[in-house]
Amino acid sequence: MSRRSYAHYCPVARTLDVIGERWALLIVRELALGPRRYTDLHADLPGISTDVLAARLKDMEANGLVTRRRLSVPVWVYELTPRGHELVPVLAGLASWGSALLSEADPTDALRGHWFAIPLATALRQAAGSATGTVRVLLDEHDWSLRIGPGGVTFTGEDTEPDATVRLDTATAAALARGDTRLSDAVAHGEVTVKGDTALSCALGTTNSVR
Amino acid sequence: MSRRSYAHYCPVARTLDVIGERWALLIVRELALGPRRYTDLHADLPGISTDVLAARLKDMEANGLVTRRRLSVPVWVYELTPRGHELVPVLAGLASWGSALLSEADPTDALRGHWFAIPLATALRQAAGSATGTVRVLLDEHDWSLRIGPGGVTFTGEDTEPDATVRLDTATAAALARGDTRLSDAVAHGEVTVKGDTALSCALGTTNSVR
DNA sequence: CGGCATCCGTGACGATACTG
DNA sequence: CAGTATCGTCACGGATGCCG
Repeated sequence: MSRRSYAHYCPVARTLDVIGERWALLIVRELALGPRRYTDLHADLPGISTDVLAARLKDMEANGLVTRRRLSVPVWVYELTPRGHELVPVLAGLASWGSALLSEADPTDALRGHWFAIPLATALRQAAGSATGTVRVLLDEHDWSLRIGPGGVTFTGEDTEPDATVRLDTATAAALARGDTRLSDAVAHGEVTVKGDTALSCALGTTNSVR
Repeated sequence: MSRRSYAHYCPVARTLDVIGERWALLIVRELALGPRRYTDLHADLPGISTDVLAARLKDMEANGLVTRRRLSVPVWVYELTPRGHELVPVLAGLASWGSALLSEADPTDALRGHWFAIPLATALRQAAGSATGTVRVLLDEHDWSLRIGPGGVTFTGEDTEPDATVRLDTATAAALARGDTRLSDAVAHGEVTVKGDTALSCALGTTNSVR
């Protein structure tokens, strides 16, 4: 908890005591796709200072959101705990609300493809309908994997052969996040390419309107 | 937007640019139930300083989250715009995540009954099943009204006779928010009283397990 | 070189006093 | 009642240094 707590007996205020400080939720965003090293976090959180990143990670570890794990002898990674992972739906809600703000693109803005992983997961979840399975996303030079289940979406490692592979660029991802484009329309226009021969890839790759 | 923007082309970061500053989301919490005066806001946001409250309201007005309206000649009220109201589901997500943190009750914590309106609405929505209608909530000395629709819950004024009236205390509300108690069990134990003779009041007042 | 800790300038915040 | 003014404090951002 922040040293400066709201001291309100209120579930919203309690949450903000834990993840309301600057950068905290963006660190969750970075870790949502899987474990990351300190340097990777620093590289993908442009603008954060080194001490604030270190302090946040310590706070979040103390609050049970993050664990520090040793990958090899010199390599430590940070990853979300299950409790921390439960914040991903919250991020999805924030992303959904904020997608409308993406129209104003500032040339000074930083940009990483995986920042669209969460809103893209929401769009893929809708487009999949009742189909389930794993999806590999290729967005510009970034890539990640996710599993579409009946209840929701989880990000996975890239261990297995995906049921569907989706390739797109950042502009298309932003349009999908904003809801300006439906996935089916983007596929029809060739802005999104779906590969695979499973029920899931068919569901994502057809022009059927899902909602 | 805060003068200190993240400058990330990312829907989450864009949202935090707008509502990530201290107190902003708690102001939304206060306005979720309806229009409020400056003094009321200040009274129900213990710990906020007058200048920060004024500054946030100005920012939120500039960002289209809040409007200032003249009720009578000397009385101004602040209320959420439709865009601001779209943040209520986000608050519900934050409240759901943070309900587990309410077990640690600090005696120095401030407390207002209506701080449980959002998690309580979530619980009522689940308990209602397919029933719809208006509910009047009486929590200690606080009270408010909400409409349970098929898609979600909205807070309303107290204009009409409610389909159901629900009376409970803060401790019960906290238990319901945490998920420690189901509404049906709380009704069975007499911790929640449901009045009315509609389908909705029956759905809320029976001991049927809904999930 | 990755992973921080230290120092310092700036801005956001909190408390109180004051004003139309 | 509804804020504005003032000021001390703290969090943040940037740069640099230390240490394995």
